Order: sequence, then C-alpha cells, then structure tokens
Amino acid sequence: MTGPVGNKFVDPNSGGVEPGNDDPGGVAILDAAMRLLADGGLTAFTTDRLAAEASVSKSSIYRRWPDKKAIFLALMHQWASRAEVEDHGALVPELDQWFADRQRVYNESGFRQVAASLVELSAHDPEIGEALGRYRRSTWNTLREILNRAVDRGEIADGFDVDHLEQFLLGPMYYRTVLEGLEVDDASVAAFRNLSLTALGVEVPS
Amino acid sequence: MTGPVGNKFVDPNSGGVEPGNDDPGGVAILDAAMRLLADGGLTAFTTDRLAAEASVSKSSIYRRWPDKKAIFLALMHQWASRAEVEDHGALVPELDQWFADRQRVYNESGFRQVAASLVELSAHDPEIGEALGRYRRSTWNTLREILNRAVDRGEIADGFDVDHLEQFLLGPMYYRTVLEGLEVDDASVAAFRNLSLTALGVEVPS
DNA sequence: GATTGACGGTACGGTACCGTACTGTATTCG
DNA sequence: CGAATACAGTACGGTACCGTACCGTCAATC
Repeated sequence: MTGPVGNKFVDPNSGGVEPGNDDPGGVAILDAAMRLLADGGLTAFTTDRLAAEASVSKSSIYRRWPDKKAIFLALMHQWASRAEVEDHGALVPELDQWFADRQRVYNESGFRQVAASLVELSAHDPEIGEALGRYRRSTWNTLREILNRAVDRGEIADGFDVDHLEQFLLGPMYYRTVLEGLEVDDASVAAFRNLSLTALGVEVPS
Repeated sequence: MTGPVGNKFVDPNSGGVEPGNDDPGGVAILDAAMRLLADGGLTAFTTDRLAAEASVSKSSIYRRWPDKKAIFLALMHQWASRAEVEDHGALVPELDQWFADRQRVYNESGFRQVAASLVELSAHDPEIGEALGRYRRSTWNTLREILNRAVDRGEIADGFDVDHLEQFLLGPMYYRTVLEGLEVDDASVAAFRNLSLTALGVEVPS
C-alpha cells in the first residue's frame, strides 16, 4: 500500500486496498465478505458467492480489487481502527476501559471465524501477515501507552519486556475467543484483569 | 469442567484412544500431510499433492480415509498425546517442566502453520472443532493436575477458575507462536513463567 | 440530447480439484 | 504354487472456481 488512507484512486501496482468513504459500494462488498467469511470460512469464500451475498455483479468486485487476495488485505485494513484511551490519571480505570473495548471487539458477531481465517492466511502469505501485524500493533499501541503512563506514575515497575506483555495481556482473551470459541464475558474479563494486575505487582482494588 | 482448582475433577477424556502404529503407511501419509499443511496451508492441501508429497498413490489415501475431512481428524487425533509431569513435591519445578514441554511443542517445525490451519477449520466445522477441543483438553489436564497438587500443598490459593487459568497460562505462548509467528525462546518462557507465578501469588524464586 | 461511466447480468476459457475406476505388479499368505 | 492383498500409476467424469469479456441499461453530467 502506497497511497494515503481515503485516496479514492487505486494504485495499479499495489493492488487496490481500500475503498474510501466515498465508495459505499466497496464498503458493502467488504461487509458481505465479512459475513461470508464468518459462516463458511475460507472454503466458502468464492467470488461468485461474494457477488451474490453483496447483491452485486462480479464485475463490480474486480473493478475495485485485482484479485481475491486484495480483498483480504482490504478487510484487514478496515480492521486496523484504533481505540484511544484517555489519560485517567491512574492505571486501573484506563486498563478497565481497554479491557472493555477488547471485550466488545472480540464478542462482535463473526469475529472469531473471521480472525481464524485471516490468521490462517497470514501464516502462509507474508504480505497478508504484514497486514495482520499492522492491525495487531494498532491495538497494542493503545495498551502500551497505558502501561507507559503507569510506569511514569510509578504504579508499575519498569523493566517489563513490552513484547511479552503484549502476548501476556492479549493472549488469554484471544485464546478464549478464537481457539475455544467462547464468549469473553464479564467474569472472564474480571479474572484476566485481576490476574494481570497481580502479575504486574499492582494491588487489585476490592 | 468449571470449578475451583481445589476440587478433584474427573477427566472426561482420559480414556482416549491412541492410534496404533500398526499402519506405518498411514503414519507416513499423515506426516506428509503435516509437511504439506506447514508450507502452503489449506489452499495447498490437495489430495494430489498429498499423494506426491507422501510418494504414494491416491488410492492408498482413499483406502484409509473416506475424504479429506477424515484426514484432518486423523491429524488432530495424532496430536492429542499427553505429556505427564511427575510429582516433584513443589509447584515451581513442575511448572518449569510443563513450560519446557510446551516450548518444545510450539517450536516444532511447522507447528504454527498447522495450528493456524486446524483452528480455521475448527471455527467452521463442529466436528473438527470437537476434535481440536479434545487435543486442547489433553494438554490442559496435565497443567490442571500440577495446579491441583499445588493447591493441596497450600502453595497457591484455592478459588481460581480453571477455565480462566487455562486461557491465562496457555494464551500468551499461543498468541506469540500462532498469531505473531515468533519463536517461544527461553526469555519468553521465563517471562511468562514469572508473570504467571506472580499472578498466582507465588513468590518468584531468584 | 449526447457522452460518460458505473452497473447487473451472463457467458466463457482455462484450470484445478475431488473422488472413482481400472490397470499391472510385487509381496504375502494359505 | 495359486490366491489374495496392497500398492503405484493413471485416466477419467464431474464439478467448482477464477478472472475476463461483452452486452444493454440507467443515471449523472456536460
């Protein structure tokens, strides 16, 4: 991807990535792609079915993206939205807000199935893997800033490896959702939050 | 399957059937299936390629399994081997042994790719999902017994939810391996181990 | 009113794949 | 020694899919 977000022109060399906000047709196709991937997975994801699901002709699909892979990349790009967590002056409320945001995302209908499919693709295609990495980092950055502020305030000790913390804090919810197919309910969030706080050496508020 | 660690749980799948080694040809085909899945993923996994990779005719494949899905199920079944961790009289050495075993498995060549593919399938096919669940439980049971013994010794407090602990302890390594494609090196294991011990209220030995 | 462009619909070539069927052959078993 | 079995090799029918090409339509624009 070379152009700025929202550019309505498609770079013919990079393969179209994203419909701008001024292309509702493209957004509708990507929504249909999510639905198609959510029930049926990769095997059910064909251009013919996508056209039918979106009530669109195949021409309209190939007019926007050069091939199926570009559609997957566009899907990932759409995901990489970033939730900001404002400075609350203390770690616990910020972490709770972050957990609530993650809970909402993971419980969205079809998230588990779509995530599983995209991870499968990313394990074998470096380009898709890079796109998924960008999405991962966008969500991780939010948490990292929360933790950085906590370190500055002296709430948690310095010296934790950030990569390990990313895996440690995101892994459990991811495991529960994608691997086990279970809902991330309030009890799970509370458990992971308390375990994480204890691991970071922060007293869990009662 | 849910409840405090202190309770004695009965493993509903301890009587699992292990595939006998009386069919070396079948084992060779499954090995080839792993290799094929490891590089190329689901899209590259075709019966023709599997026959070529295993240096076998397609007849020999369809003589053993009725269709492709049965091959996937056989793959999962092969995975569900269980590593026993003997009673060391203390939590920390047992947990270290368990972590070392998990590290070895996750770093096996192709684990990441194969796991990603099987998770994708399990997200859309209940039968495959059930098979993957059996594999998950077989690895989790080992850790559960370690934690049960630690509760009996009074090393960790009672009252943790076992499902949450499964996700909490396995999630980070899984996230690192399958999602990020990174090796589970010694530093990661040490970090996750120390964080987990702290979360469980156990003093980390220096 | 002519031009332009996006669209739905459809047909198509080419290919890949699945699962089966049928060879001939080597090995093993009765 | 003859029968049964497992195998490699291969050809095949049927189907599904990808990506392209072409057509007529409709709406906006000039």
